[in-house]
Amino acid sequence: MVIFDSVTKTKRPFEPIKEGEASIYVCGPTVYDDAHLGHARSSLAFDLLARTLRALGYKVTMAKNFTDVDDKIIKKVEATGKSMQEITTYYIDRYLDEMAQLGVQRADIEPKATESLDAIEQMIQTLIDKDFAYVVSNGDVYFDTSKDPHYGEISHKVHDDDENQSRVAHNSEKRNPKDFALWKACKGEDDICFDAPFASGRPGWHIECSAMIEKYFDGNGAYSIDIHGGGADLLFPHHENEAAQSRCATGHELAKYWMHNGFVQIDGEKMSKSLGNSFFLKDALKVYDGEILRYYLNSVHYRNDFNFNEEDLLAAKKRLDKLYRLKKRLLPGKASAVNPAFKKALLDAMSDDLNISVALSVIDEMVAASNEKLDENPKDKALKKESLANLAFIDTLLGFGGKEPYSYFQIGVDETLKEKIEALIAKRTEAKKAKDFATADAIRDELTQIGIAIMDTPEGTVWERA
RNA sequence: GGAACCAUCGCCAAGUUGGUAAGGCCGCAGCCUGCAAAGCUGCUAUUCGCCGGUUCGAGUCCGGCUGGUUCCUCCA
Repeated sequence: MVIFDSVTKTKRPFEPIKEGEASIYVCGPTVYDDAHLGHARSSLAFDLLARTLRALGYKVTMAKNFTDVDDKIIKKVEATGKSMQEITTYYIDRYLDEMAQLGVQRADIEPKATESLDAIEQMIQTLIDKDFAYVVSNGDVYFDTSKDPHYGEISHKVHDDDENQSRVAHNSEKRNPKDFALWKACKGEDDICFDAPFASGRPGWHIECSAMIEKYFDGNGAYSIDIHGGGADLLFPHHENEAAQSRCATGHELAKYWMHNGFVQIDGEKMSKSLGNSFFLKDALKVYDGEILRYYLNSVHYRNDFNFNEEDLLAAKKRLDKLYRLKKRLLPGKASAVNPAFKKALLDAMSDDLNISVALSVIDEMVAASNEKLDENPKDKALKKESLANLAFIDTLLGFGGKEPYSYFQIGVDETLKEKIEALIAKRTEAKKAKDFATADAIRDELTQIGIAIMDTPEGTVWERA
């Protein structure tokens, strides 16, 4: 396995800190709103990472956090009158449900900031004791970036360019412009606060990840975890700050590899609330099946920016359709063993920093080859069994193609419509038998009108939702 | 203002150590079909934003330019 490490900006062989194991921590969402396509992409990218490492034989422990205390959540509390917990559990449930629809496997550990306050306070206290952090008059605790000689090495941001930072309003008691809050002191009666030795208040955003990693992972003395992941926008300042805190608190580096996924754009424009083109996952899921979205969003390498548009999504769907059409030809039947060359080609592709494009081309070629052989010999049992096994392997490694093909092609068709379709097909078959092709074609047109495509096969007429 | 990344067929998109352009969508021709659809076969970039340089040889390395994106502020 080779991984592109964002810090060294090179592909590096994956050599885990513990033999045969892989520890991954991915920055999850702040749960104050519905997940958008960007969350989906990040989730999908690291799902692919975990699946690939598992397929390679590593014992993977994946953690993905929920930031469930934060300024934005508090604003939502003020705006809605609901409790913070009501809001966060609602969005966490929705997030998990939507990601499940995309076929994202659950993380092994899903820590929440509010459930990790002990670890957070402990790390802040350590940083204060070691003089890497300081408390200002109102009780806020800041990390002193000037005390960490390695600060800036993660994101390669130049130190002390404070001339350009002057636009950013900051607490005048900060010692350095880039110092950041570890703990935000309670602002008043209505504020959401937790007790802590330094001051009643709540954790800053960056500290929670560092603290939770220390809480859940042992590390090997040189690193706490193998891989730290997240969106490209998190590299600075979030991950820089995480790395600094952890380094200063524990005396060793946080992660051996850093991975960052690219952005999702909508029709070439940055997706953002201010532009009004924010694309919520829930809206996409109303129109497209989760599996198709998964295939589409994963069809571009995770580090590239992703330009979401309907035309490309349809092209992706057609590609997936072909896989399921092969599966239709294969069933009913049992799977035997995966073709070794196919398995190797797929794993080799994914082992190269998750080269999904090559992996998908390997699949397309396998599908075409299987179809060709089936055209030559439709009764080739051994081939059918092997192809079925190949599809099962694809499902395990990449998370698509696992459905029963008829259910895939008939998504969104209810029972009454189904009966109507079956009846029309029966009528058409009669007409065809009687050589009444005019009637047969009229029935086919009628089906086309309601969005149903039919195909005559040696085993009879089958239909799909177009 | 500072920094980084990207630029390959009509569209999407691979292309680690430089060695002579994967795959998909679309399109065209053929096989199959009553006709279609599906499936299969063949064809579709002498060329990789532009200009220089290094080299026997560059999409791949170096410099410059142009275009796009991102980060520097909460953000996947």
